[in-house]
Amino acid sequence: MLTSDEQNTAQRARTDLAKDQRRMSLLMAALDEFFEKGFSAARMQDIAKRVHLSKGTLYLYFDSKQALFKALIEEVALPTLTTTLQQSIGDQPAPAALKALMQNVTRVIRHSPLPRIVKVIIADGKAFPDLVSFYRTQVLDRVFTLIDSLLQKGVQQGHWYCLDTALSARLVVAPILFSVIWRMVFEADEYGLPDQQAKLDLDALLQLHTNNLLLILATKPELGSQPEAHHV
Amino acid sequence: MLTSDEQNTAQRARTDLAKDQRRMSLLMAALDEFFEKGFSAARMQDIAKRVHLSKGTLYLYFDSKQALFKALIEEVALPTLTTTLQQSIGDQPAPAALKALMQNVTRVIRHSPLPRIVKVIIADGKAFPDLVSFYRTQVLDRVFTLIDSLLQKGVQQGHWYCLDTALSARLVVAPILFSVIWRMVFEADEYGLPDQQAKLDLDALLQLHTNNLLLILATKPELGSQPEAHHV
DNA sequence: ATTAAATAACTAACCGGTCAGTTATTTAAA
DNA sequence: TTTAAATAACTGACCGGTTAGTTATTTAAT
Repeated sequence: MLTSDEQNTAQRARTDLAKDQRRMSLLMAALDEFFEKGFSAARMQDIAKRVHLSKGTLYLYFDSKQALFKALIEEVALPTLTTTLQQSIGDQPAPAALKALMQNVTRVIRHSPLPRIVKVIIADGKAFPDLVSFYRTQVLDRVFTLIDSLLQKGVQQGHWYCLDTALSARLVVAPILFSVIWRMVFEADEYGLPDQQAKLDLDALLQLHTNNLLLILATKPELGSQPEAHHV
Repeated sequence: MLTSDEQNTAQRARTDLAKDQRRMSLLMAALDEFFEKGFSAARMQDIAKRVHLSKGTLYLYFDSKQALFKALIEEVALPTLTTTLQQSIGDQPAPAALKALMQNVTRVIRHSPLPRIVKVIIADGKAFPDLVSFYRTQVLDRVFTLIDSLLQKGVQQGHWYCLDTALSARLVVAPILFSVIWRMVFEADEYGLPDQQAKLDLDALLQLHTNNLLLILATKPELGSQPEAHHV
């Protein structure tokens, strides 16, 4: 009467590999639920159901709901970023490296779990101040440092002018965050495309951003050129 | 034995004015709680407690928790934005208008409830798709339209070059959203300033952003100047 | 004294976490 | 090769705490 699909106990994960895979699948299920409902409203039972397991089994792999949140940052966000950063350090000239970086970014935005994790951290980070600190130092600061170095390299190579590379790195990142937020808030409404109006052309936006950056960086700043006084 | 502060039933709001004020104070309390804990984890009792009222009284002013969320957008976010936009349409020349707009923005970021509402919408909007739509059309689209118009005006006045004003409007907004998110996530940890490292210099960032924009817009684009092919 | 604003006790539903029991899988002995 | 004992992955009913929403009662204000 029961086919293997319908039976009410799942196939077991016996080997260490199978357990690691199961743990990871539960983590991705948790990410989906946290992303859709928020940490507090997400139900442990629903997370387990997503991978056809019971709530009890979920507790064999994670001690608590909080442990899921922590593992998401330490075991998904951090490794994903590390991989991405490694792919983004070549020894090309700085302008080419910037373009390549932006190409990488669009891929990460479209195909990695990082944007959803970013949304979850923004949404529910207040309940986990230690993890937010960890995320800032181990994820964000490494991104800023990479871009800062790239800008400095461009200046040293004589391609660019940049008076404040640390601040400029923030401006490099800003449209990336904008795109991420926009997609996560307005475009990720489970599989009916949202409003037609709400669509954001990711490629065009980041292309324009990149061109703008290259233009700004290539321009020698005229010191004291602002007509108004400013307080720096 | 009881001073008027300590008595266990609050002063009554009898006039329409007093009721409106009480309603608004409850809304701001709800915003504080939603911002700190998220919609789901925020407790109705805590919202009421913030303004020294009981949960029952809160239900005299709002039908449900969801009604609080809705009212936040319709009765706080929308009016705040409308006021801000009205202050931002002068008939100065476009470059001056852009600078003035950015000045307004820093004030709104620092002193209005909008940044906290933005965070709440990002965090919990998925539970209120209709309100998110409303917010996008009635708040965001009006911001984009204003900037778009400003850019077009600058082009018409001969100050600027801009091939895609709609897309560029997004890039004008991006660092503003970046600042808002950064402050809401990393700097708003109730009254112990957070990590010293986490501090973002809002004025410097938006100043640099504004200067970059003015430079880009003042530069005549060389058509077909990109060495690589691109798909626009 | 009358009115209605405010209260607090109450209800019912929900959910994180637990654990006694079930069963798929392995493995040692026949 | 067969078998059944041992193992541990998995299950889901249950418990206790929590909280949105309701209502009977109290009380401030006129």
